[in-house]
Amino acid sequence: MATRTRRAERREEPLSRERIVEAAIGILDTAGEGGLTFRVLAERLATGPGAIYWHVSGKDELLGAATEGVVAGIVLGGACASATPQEAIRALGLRLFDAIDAHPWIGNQLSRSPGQSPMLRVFEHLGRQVRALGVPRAAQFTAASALLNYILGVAGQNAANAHGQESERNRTEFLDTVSAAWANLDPDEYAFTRDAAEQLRDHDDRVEFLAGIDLILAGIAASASD
Amino acid sequence: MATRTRRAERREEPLSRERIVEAAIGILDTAGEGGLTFRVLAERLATGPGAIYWHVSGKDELLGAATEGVVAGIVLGGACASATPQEAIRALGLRLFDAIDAHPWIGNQLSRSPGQSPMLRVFEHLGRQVRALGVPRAAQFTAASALLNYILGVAGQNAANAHGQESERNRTEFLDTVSAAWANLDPDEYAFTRDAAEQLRDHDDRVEFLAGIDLILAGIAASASD
DNA sequence: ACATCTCTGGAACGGGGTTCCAGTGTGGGG
DNA sequence: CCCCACACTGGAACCCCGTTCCAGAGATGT
Repeated sequence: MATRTRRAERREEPLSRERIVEAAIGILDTAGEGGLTFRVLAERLATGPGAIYWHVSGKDELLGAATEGVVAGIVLGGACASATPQEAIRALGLRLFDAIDAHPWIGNQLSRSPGQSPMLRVFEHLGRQVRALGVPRAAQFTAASALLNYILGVAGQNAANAHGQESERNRTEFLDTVSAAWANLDPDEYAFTRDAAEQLRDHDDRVEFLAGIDLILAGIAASASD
Repeated sequence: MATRTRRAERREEPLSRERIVEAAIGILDTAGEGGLTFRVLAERLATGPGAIYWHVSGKDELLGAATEGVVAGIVLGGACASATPQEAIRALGLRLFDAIDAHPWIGNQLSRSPGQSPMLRVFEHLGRQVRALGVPRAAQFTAASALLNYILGVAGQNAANAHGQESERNRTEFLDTVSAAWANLDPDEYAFTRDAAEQLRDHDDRVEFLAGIDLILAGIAASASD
């Protein structure tokens, strides 16, 4: 009996791939991409680095599994068949956007794994909606790719921007700084950017992101009617 | 006189920020992102790591300068005023695409520096053409951002894909492999992706990239006419 | 009881960015 | 003419990283 109990509790909770990935996500969320270290991870799990390698082949796989874990839930999240394809695409985009906002490290990670599972899920979902839009078969790949690439681009930018700021305060402060810098650029060389400085200060990332999606959707619709 | 000569030739060519960045670009192009090391760089310049730090503050600045060095020439490259705005945007996109194809490390680097100079140049150029398209002022920021984010997305993907392959052979081989993997996906869960496998195998990245640009341009035109 | 197998965790290795510092030659001031 | 301050060099060292190694603990099958 003592044996039985011990067996389940050789450690309070035995190490497992699941627990490791979970802890890794926690560290990534609080300490960022650079904060995830096998030593930090080992300390949080009250073990040594070597033990982790019994369950996980290396850091790449760990990051992949963490990304997978977060993205999987997001794509599956909204399967309401009642919406129009446009609405479904916008909804998926927003869920991804919010997820990247909450876990900025995903932004860089998504781009890193080309044919990997998380991106494939997104691609599949986008493709289905594109098909539902009535896009001719030959153009479906192009349309879905364009949407995916746009989303990945925004994801990367968000990840890059999230380096210094967590709070809402820091964010507006950051925007003010960049906006001011833009406004002071050379009037000849950067005429447009200077002019866009005020729009930068007042913009809402989410709204802007959706507007980009809508632009591509409008383009798909326009191309289809040719 | 001997002094004069010596002074200019204390080393055959004295160390300088310029020479360092140039060497870094060379290493990045041949050995990839992971191949650039202060020790390798020092060896190529026939010096020690410490000397490099006298001219450059750290690796981030070095990567930034390298990116700047490559991108600056590209944006300035095509200032033919005769073209339509659409053609100018497509031309800039293509120049960027080809540059990223030649220096894949740029793809990851561009996203990393948000308000930095290289990206600003691209943004400015895009913005001017958007303005020339007659897009209303309030929508110019959105349109230029959408184009930029799409380009950055493609850039990141290209950088990620370039990891294993240099030659043309490897590329088609790679596409065949991924295409085959897609074709073997679960028919229920990945219906669209399975179907897109053949379009993936036959596609041309450049053409596909341009098609995405055109989609966004069409969307901009459609939105403007509302 | 023993041998075996899964799983652990600490030590150690190679290599990265960065810092330190003793030295070098050069140009300017006594 | 000398000598000193100074820009610049480059090798050694520091600390942290991912990863590997291994001695061993606990459970299991015979």
